[in-house]
Amino acid sequence: MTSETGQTAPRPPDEAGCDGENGPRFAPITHFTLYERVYEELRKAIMAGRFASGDSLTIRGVAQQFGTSAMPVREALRRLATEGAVEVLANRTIRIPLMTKERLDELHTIRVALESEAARLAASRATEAELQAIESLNNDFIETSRASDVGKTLAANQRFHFAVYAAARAPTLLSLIGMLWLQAGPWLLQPLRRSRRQDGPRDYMGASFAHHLTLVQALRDRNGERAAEAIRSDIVDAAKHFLVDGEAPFDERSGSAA
Amino acid sequence: MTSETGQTAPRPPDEAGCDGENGPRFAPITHFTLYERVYEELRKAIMAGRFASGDSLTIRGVAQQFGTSAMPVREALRRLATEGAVEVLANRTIRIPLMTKERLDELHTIRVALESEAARLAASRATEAELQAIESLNNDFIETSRASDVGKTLAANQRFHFAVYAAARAPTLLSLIGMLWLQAGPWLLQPLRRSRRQDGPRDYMGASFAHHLTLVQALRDRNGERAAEAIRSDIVDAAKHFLVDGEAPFDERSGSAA
DNA sequence: GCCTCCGAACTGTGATCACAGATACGATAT
DNA sequence: ATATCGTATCTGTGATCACAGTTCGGAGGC
Repeated sequence: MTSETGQTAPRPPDEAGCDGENGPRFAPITHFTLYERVYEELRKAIMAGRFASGDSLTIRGVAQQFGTSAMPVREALRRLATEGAVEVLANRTIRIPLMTKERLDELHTIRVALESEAARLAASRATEAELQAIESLNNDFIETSRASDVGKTLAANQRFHFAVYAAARAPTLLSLIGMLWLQAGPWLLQPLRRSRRQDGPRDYMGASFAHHLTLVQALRDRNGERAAEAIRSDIVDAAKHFLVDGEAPFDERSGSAA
Repeated sequence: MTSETGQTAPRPPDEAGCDGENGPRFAPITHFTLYERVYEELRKAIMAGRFASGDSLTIRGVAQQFGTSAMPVREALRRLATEGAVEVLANRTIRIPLMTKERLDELHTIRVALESEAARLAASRATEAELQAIESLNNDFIETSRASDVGKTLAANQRFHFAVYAAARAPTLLSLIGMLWLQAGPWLLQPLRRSRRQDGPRDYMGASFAHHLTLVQALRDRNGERAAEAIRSDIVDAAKHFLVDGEAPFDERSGSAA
């Protein structure tokens, strides 16, 4: 829960060299606890769709894989449980929650409410540098859609969206949206995969491209209402392509983590 | 994270008595882990406004007060940190977050987005029994407003609101709203206290009563749009009465927990 | 008086262990 | 073949301890 500015290497010595009170300069070192590192690895695996609904994890199994004791894994899983990304059953099993149509609908309703608000705020608050980064990330998304690796497309879409929401400069809102994506985000893999097959939806990527472009232009125009509407449409259109009735969200099972 | 249906006493024996295979009947026993019980105690204390912004807690201090080891307290605090109710600083202090005007505005924006959606859903999903309970809780709220104990008014307001949101039958939405109330809810104590003083806002309680009544009637009429608007107005009007500029949200300091 | 240093105490974090509950499997009885 | 029981194993939970980082107070130097 500390800041996540990353770990930077010491800068090279100044040209003046190590002289007197102007000695070598070192950048601050940001330290992450084991708990934070375990949490981040699990979060990334969930977001990348490496777990399937119903997959179970055990504290000792994950700890063994990471080469840590159980404690940091417990704390990371407690946080993920609070975020709804994993659930602890009455028989004490820890698993990725099963998905139902009702739950997915609820998640999309909440996402529309929060992410459209974030887009509205981003339209007035994004800096020029942030707008350029958002545009660049959208180009990445379009580029990855031409290749065969759906995992890369999923990640590029996530990066694009979160760049927009980060530009809203609303930390609590961003945190809540992150929780929602932990629950619903991996499900984007399913229509992505099907759009790469002959029997998949043909208008899926095209609709997504259009909404993203509308969003980017709305941000450029500082038009919050149009930005919010673009996000709403993106979410609603994507949600039409989710199949929940007994069909697993991922074509290949990742297996249990332990 | 197990269900919280509470612990029920065994029912009295049937009139048939203990005969053969129809022996005495026992209700299921719901067991709570220590972590869950510690979490619930801390959550209730926060919601009741017993902590002030900036109050710090220590794991060992809280554990000593509860007579437990540090483990369940750690897990409870980890959950509360994920929910934004406490924060862990870089120097490892655990404290109730400081409040700023920007953060309070953000919380209210999010609350409007989510709670109005919950009210809209409740208007179509609440059962007759739930509507009656909501009305009864609103009467409780009005009754407590006539007494001098603002803590009771705060609690009654919370019970009323959460009965409405629970009737939406949207578990993820309810969980997110709970997190928001953990952060912003205690702040309702401030205008409540000031409304009991001669220099306090005179229209504060009156506006709240009116919005609650509008909400209840809208739920009765199954009018989601009007229900959402009543919640929105309730939140927005209450937010006008919050003072953040250096003024602590609570007139008396609760002190540190450890 | 101010600054610096050192030691003690406090604190969160991670490791380890014990305990109790849940599950799976094999053996036995019907 | 099915049901029951006992045992071993696994698992989350809670307790305890050690470690490393942080803070605070006192002593000494300038």
